Amino acid sequence: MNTKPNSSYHHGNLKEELIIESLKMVESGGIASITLREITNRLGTSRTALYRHFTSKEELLQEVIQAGFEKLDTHIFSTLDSDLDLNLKLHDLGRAYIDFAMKNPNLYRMIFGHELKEQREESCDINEREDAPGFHKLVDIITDAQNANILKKDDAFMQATVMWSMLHGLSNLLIDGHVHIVDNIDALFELSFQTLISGIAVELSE
Amino acid sequence: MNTKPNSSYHHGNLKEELIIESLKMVESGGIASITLREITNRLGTSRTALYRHFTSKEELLQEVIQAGFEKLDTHIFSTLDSDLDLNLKLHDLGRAYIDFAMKNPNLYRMIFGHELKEQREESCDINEREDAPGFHKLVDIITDAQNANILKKDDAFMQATVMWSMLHGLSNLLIDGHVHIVDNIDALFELSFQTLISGIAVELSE
DNA sequence: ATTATATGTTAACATTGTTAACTTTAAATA
DNA sequence: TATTTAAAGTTAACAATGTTAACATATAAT
Repeated sequence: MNTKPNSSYHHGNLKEELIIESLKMVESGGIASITLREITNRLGTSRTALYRHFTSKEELLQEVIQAGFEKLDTHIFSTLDSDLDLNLKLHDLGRAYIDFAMKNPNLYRMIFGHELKEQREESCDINEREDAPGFHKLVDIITDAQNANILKKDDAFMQATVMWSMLHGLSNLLIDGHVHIVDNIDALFELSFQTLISGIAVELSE
Repeated sequence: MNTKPNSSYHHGNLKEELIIESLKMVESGGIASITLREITNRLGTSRTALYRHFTSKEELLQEVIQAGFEKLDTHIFSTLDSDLDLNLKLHDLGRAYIDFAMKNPNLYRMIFGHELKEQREESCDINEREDAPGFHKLVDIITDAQNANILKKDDAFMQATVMWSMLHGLSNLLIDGHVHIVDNIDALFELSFQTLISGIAVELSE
């Protein structure tokens, strides 16, 4: 895995390491802490070596964002027990989403941030968007839940958006320090999730 | 309202105009478009005149953010019909919130952004936070709704947070282009709001 | 009328991303 | 194997940005 060859001039796989190092720097110091000087110093190359692999700092950060989305996707779905009740599945998925945001606040801000988003608006087709795969998995689960008569047979895309909206809002409020009940995150998530479910679940005949 | 005096050397009320001009610039070009060069050029002063009124660009932007919060607060609550049914009141309030975000996306991003937030974390008391007054009005309305037996008698602070969370998440998804159903914003908001209400309202005995 | 203070200007600096011209290693080809 | 070519890295310089220090001017105070 260690990639630094013995020879000095050529680095080996500088491109990958630039992305990896950027990911580390985002997490520890936020996106603003990524400067070309600092990152190339850490990797022991000159500042401009970067331009042999990326046309600009912009382009590097775009790839970092893509890696960040993949990390989020992995975190949410890889630990998801596929044998679970669909209701619990949605619950754990939501909880994993919040966990990711709270464990990687700077990365979460970066991948959903707007600063670097203007330049990649060309691929407006939702199927080509980097945040789309995870969303589509959510739509699938919701569709399954509809078919299992757990959720109302409504527009699954809309229901997924409402759920994502709740998760995204809660994540942002938490990591940006707008909610000061850090002791009680569990309770806040449970209330949010139960509120969501009450709205989109089939009415219980109790 | 025009404040430029005839005399040349002293500007008159440069401080206020710096804030006003900054607000304009945020809206038209985002926070990154605010440069000291551009803003002082527009006001016809030298670049460093700013430092007689603010210790740094940072401090100017903090005051812009404060003005932004006041603008948001005004937009949401000033048009609110106080005679309305509490349920409708919450509905209109939520809708006004989304409207503000969509009409002033760059300003919305700025006031809730994290970049400038680290420096003002000293006032962690929620009562002194600039985004707190609006939130407390929301808590009050929710408390009223609880007393009117419209909402469940639960923790009003938590309920308000869940509602804010939904509004904030939806706002961000919309203005950052993550949701591509711009035709259908009305339907998306209604579904979100009904979902929220289903979760925190008292069960109807229908 | 003189002094003091607030406000504004000019010149210079450090930090950032970026480009141009040059160098060195690895790969390709004869 | 020897030579050429392309990939990858370096150095030096630049433009844009926020900031500071030293100086200038207008208003307020005495």
